[in-house]
Amino acid sequence: MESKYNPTDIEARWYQYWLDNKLFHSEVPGDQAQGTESKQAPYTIVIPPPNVTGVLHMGHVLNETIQDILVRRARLEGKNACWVPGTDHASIATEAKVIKRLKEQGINKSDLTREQFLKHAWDWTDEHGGIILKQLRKLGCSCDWDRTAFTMDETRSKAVIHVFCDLYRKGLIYRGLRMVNWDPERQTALSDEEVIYHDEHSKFYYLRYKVAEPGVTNPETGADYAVVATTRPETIFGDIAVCINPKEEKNQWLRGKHVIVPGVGRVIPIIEDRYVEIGFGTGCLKVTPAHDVNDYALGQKYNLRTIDIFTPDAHLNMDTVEPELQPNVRKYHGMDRFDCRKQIVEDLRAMDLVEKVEDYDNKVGYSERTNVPIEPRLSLQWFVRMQHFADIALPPVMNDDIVFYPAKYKNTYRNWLENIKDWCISRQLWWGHRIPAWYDADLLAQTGLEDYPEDKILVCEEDPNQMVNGTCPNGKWVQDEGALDTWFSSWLWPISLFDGIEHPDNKEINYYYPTADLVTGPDIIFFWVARMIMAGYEYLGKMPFKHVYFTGIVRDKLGRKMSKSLGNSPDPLDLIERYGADGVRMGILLSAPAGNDILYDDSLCEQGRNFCNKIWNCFRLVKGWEVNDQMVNDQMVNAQAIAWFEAKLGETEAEIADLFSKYRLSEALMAIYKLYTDEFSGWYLEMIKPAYQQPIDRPTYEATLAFFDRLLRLLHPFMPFITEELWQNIYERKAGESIMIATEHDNETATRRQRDDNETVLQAVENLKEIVSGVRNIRASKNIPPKESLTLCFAGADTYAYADLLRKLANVDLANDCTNANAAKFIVGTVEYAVPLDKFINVDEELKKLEADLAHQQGFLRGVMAKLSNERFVQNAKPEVVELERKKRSDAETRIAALQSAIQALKG
RNA sequence: GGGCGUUUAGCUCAGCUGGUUUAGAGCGUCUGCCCUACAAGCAGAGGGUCUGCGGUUCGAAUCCGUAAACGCCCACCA
Repeated sequence: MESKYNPTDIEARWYQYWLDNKLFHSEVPGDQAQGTESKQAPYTIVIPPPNVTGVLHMGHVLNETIQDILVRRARLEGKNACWVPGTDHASIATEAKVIKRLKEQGINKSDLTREQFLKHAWDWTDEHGGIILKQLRKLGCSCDWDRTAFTMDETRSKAVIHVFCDLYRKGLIYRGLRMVNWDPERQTALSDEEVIYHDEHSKFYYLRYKVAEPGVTNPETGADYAVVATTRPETIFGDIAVCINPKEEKNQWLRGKHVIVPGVGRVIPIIEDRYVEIGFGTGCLKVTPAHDVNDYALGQKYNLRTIDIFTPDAHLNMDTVEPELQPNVRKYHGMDRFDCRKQIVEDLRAMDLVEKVEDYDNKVGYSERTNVPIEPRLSLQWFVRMQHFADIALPPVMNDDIVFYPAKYKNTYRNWLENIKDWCISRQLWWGHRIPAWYDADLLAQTGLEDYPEDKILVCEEDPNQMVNGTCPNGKWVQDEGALDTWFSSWLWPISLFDGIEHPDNKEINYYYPTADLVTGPDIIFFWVARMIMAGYEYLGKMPFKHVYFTGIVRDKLGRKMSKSLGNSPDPLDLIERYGADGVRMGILLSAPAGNDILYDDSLCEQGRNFCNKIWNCFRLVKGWEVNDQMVNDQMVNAQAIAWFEAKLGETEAEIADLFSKYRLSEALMAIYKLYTDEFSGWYLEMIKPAYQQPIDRPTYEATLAFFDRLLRLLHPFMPFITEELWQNIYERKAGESIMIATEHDNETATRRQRDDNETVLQAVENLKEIVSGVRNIRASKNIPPKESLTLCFAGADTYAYADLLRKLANVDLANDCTNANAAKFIVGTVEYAVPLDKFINVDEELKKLEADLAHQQGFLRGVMAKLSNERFVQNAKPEVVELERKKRSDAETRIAALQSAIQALKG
């Protein structure tokens, strides 16, 4: 065996072995297992489906590693673990990629029919789709690949269409003309959740709106105009009124008047509404109902017309402006909205219609996907009524039927549900599930889409033109052009993966649902988590999962989000190549407590790799020993070591179980890490290690292999590859055996029974370790090599239970009394230990050390005495606390006395 | 503008309902070691008035109040 662990071949080999032996595969227990007690408990996780054309990034590594740990742990606990993988069609993101590729080939989307475009999209999906799933295998993910699903495959698509029709019939889906968030780049509506607001330094433009009535002037300034402040001067072409607050003193002179939109010439009325905030800006608000949500509301209230001045890609469309005003505005036709903003301000300035321009900080909404400023736009869209869903989804989280880790996200969740708005689910895209709504072709031709009567819309699962005895009164039906929001399929994921929408009582859904844990980022708590809970209760009357583990965001070590543009995101496959999958898994997990952002640094993977190497070498050491069946010497030492490590291992196993139950995975891994490096490797193996080229006795060897077996199983969920490799080599294994399913917990009950004994053993060995450290400390400070034997004197040395271990570990002889005054001394517990060192001792140094220790002890004693001499403490504190303080006092007094006599002796 | 969270060693974090020998871990730092399992290692050491202030209590990193800094989420002041 090499002295360094080399992961590459080993990982590939075992992953293939696991696949060959179908160890990731899960099935509903067969009918032969009818008896309830033989029915294996399920443990289910559904993967948050990555974008079908995506590639693995560090966020995935974190997320999928956590899921794999949970799944592998459950499998080792004997559960029927099922981790369902799949991908998401990600309509807007994928469509953008396809369009970009077509463009590179010189093809415009607008030149293609829907069918042609979809052909290209499917080609792309088949070509690049699932790359990310292949990458997950490199990480060691134990997904049941036989179940791989896609949000647009047949089962999932049917579920989506079914749910749309069902909700429409229940009155929970409606079509309406609303102000929506419009993405001018992709030319589609977005939901509120897909808009991200950024702070911006922009300008506040104060524009002059001349009063139409001649002779009317501002009584204070004499000006014949009203001043309107706006951040968006390019929208003045759509101005339809100016609104003032009826209570605002300074604008009273404008009541009932009209003003002229600057540079446009439209005469518009002054209207009055309390919505306008007194004291903000000039108190005059321009009302542009087609391009602002609030203005739209005002427009509705006062029955104002809307003038939509933008094309779908947010260029100026002057055709909508009145014919008589065309000469004034024609030059802006076809301009980009931001170019127009500059131009109109310049032009108005030239006409002396700009009062002033101020700096102004505001928030601008951007499209999450295309990163262009969204445009509020009036359009006909489909919506889900959300109040009903909020009502069914709030209670289970608030009363912890579904538990969030960390719990703080309960607040976020509640806040959103209590202020829920309807969900815009239609998108003007082709890649996605097409909305199953049909319009009568003849009627549509007469009315147009906007005025098409609501009650003549046909919503049904199948194409009405194909139906044999369809409900179509006559002629042809035309399908709605829109597709559905991707999340409208994602919210069904835990159900549709088991075909639970169309067949809600099937064997699989009944067995696997509700799933156990959901692992995801808090950024999609509204997009996905909340909506899955809604769908779960609506369609199965049950929660979709019992626990939600929110991961943090992976950042670089400077705390910056990882992004392509910063180039600070390492390629996970490259990391796996350099550190091994196990090393990367450990690296990403180490400082990732639930909900905390993780500051990623390569050095963490390095620590993971080093740990692998450590384990590898422990194994090398043990397997390198020659075993002697006749040997019985060293029994005392080894028996004590085994008893101690047995206790230590049992203690840590319990600790790990507790940490898992709290989803504190990084702490669990750290506990295992310390168990291996400190306790097992640093102490246990040193205790039992035979002298150079000496054999080891059979019982000790077997006990050590058994420990190794348990240690590997404990670590396996975190580091699957190296643990499988070593586990396979501890003993002869049969074909098809694997650590993945090594569920036996041999010594656990025995360990539990002896808990009290264990406590004694653990404490005794901790004491032993401190004595050994004391001696090593003296060696280090005096430059005495470990090979040189020393004498250690302390009271009761001749009856000390761990004398042999102490001799072996510290390389010392023991004596009861120290006759040599020149000795280095230290205290463990209340016992004084002395190492005679006449040729090395430096009296001044020793004195200094002892006096520092004495001062510390005396300070400590003062603190204890302060408490004990306080009557109120003795009266009020719990008796055991007082008792403890008394013990502290007597211990401290003993130590002080010992130190003082040691100092005396040195000075002596 | 609301709401939530964080602030403990150089870095990243534990420390749950106040009392466990006057605060712990990993990494990093410093010192000494290539001692045949491992230098991707071993042994040892140093390092914190627990963000400030005030309060409750016999006792506060821990509970309450307050200030500051940072972070996140939500919200239609043009």
